[in-house]
Amino acid sequence: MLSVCGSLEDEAFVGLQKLNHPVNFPARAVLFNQETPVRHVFTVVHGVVRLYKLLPDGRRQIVGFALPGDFLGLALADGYGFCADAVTAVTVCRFSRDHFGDYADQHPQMLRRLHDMATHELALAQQQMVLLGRRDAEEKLASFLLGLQKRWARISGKSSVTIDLPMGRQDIADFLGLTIETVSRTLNRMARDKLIVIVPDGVRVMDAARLEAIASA
Amino acid sequence: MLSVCGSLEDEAFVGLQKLNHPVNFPARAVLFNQETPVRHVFTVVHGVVRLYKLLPDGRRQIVGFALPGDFLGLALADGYGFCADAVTAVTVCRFSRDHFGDYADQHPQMLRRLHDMATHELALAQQQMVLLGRRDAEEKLASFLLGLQKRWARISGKSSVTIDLPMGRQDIADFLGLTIETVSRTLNRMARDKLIVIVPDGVRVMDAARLEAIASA
DNA sequence: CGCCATGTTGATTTCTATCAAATTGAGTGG
DNA sequence: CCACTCAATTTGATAGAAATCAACATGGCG
Repeated sequence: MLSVCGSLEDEAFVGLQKLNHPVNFPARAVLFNQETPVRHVFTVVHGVVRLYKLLPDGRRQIVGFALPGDFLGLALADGYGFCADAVTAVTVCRFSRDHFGDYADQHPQMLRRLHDMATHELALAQQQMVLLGRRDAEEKLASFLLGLQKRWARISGKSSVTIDLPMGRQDIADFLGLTIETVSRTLNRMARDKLIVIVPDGVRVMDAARLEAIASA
Repeated sequence: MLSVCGSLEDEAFVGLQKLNHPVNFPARAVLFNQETPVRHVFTVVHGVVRLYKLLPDGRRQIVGFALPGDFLGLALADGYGFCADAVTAVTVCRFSRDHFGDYADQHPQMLRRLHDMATHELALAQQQMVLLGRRDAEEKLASFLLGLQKRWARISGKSSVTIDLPMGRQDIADFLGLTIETVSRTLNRMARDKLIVIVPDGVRVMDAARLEAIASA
C-alpha cells in the first residue's frame, strides 16, 4: 500500500491525483528548509524524512520523523518553519501548495481530514513535550522505540519485535533532547539489561513488558 | 474585546452565539481532565487556564497556558487527553462539543478557521519542543517571559515592560521542564544581572535587548 | 498573631553533557 | 582479498547544570 503515488487509499485525496508529482530524493537530500517559503506539500511514499528546527548556534531539535503514509505540510502556513531532509532514500508525492490549498477549500471533507490530521499531530506534539520536559534518558528511549514499533506495525500491517532504526544515533539524540553519547550508552545499557538486543540498523525487543513499564513510568 | 461571551469578533463564530454558555470558574477549578471524555469546547474570556499532562508517578508537564481569546478543544478529539484547570478565576464561553462539531461541519469557513488555529498551535508546540529539548534554564525563562509579554500585548493592544505572571513558580517550572528551585534561582539571577526586576505577580523587563539575545541564542 | 502556602536560598548529589580516545564497519582502491 | 580511510558508534574520564534534599523567609489571611 502507498507504494504508488496516486493510490492514496483515502477517498478525500482521490480528486487530487491529477495534481500530484512523484519525486525521489536520495538520502540526505533537503526537501525544504526553515528559510525558504514552502511551495509544496508532500506525502511520503517510501523512506524516512526527518523534520527539525535549528537554533542560530547550530543546536538541532528534530520535531518528528515522517514515515511512509505521513503527510508533510500542515504547519507550513505559519512563518514558523522547519527543515525536512531525507534520512534514507525517499519517494514522495508532491503537490503544489497553492493547488492543494484551493482543492482543500473546495472540498470540506478534505478540510475536515486535514483538521483531524492537524489535531492528531498536535496530540503527538504534546506527548513529545511530556517526554522532553519530564522524562529521563531511559524513559525517552523506551518510549521512542515502542512508538516507532507501533508506527512500523501500522504501516506494514504486522507487528515485529525487530524495530528498524533507519536514522542514526545523532538523529535519535536530537529527537529526544539528548546527546549522541547518552543515546549510545543508554541503548547499550538496555541491551546489557536484556531489554533489547542491538542489531544492524535497529533493535530487537526482548522484554516488551519491562520496556512498556519504563516507557509509561 | 472578548469581554462579552457572545462577541467573539470573528465572523466565523457569529452563527455560534446561540449555542454558547458563559461559565465562571474560581481559581483552581478543573475545567476537564485527562480521563473523562470532554463534552465541551471553550473560549477563554477572562483569566488564565493551564493545560497539562500528568505521568502516573505525578510528574506534570504543562503544555500551555490559555489566555483570554484562546480556544480550548482542538486536540480533544483524540484519546490523548490533557487536563485543564483555572490558574486564576476564569470566565469561558462553553459550547457543546457535539453542537460545535455539527456547526463546523456545516460551515467550511469555520472548519478552515479551526484548521488554521490547529496548525498555529502545532507550530507553537514545535517551538516548545526546541525549548524543552535544546535550551538551558536561562534561555527557557527568557523565551517564556518574552513570549508571554507578546501575548499580553496582543490581548491588551498595548505592550508593556511589566509582564504579569498569574501562574506560580511551580507552574512555570512544569511548563519549562525545570524544577521550582531552578526557576526561582534563575529568575533571581536574571534580576541580579539587571535583565529584569521581580515584582509582585510578575516581572519588569529592564534589558529587553539582552533578554531577546538570550531567548533566541 | 500565628498559620500555611509559596518562594527563596544553601548544600549536596545525580544525571547528562562534554571532552577525549578507541572501536567498528562500510566503502575504496591497490 | 586486503589495507586503508572516513564516518558512525562506543567507551572512558571528567565537568557541569540542574535536581534533590533541607532550611529558612515571606506574605496573605483567618
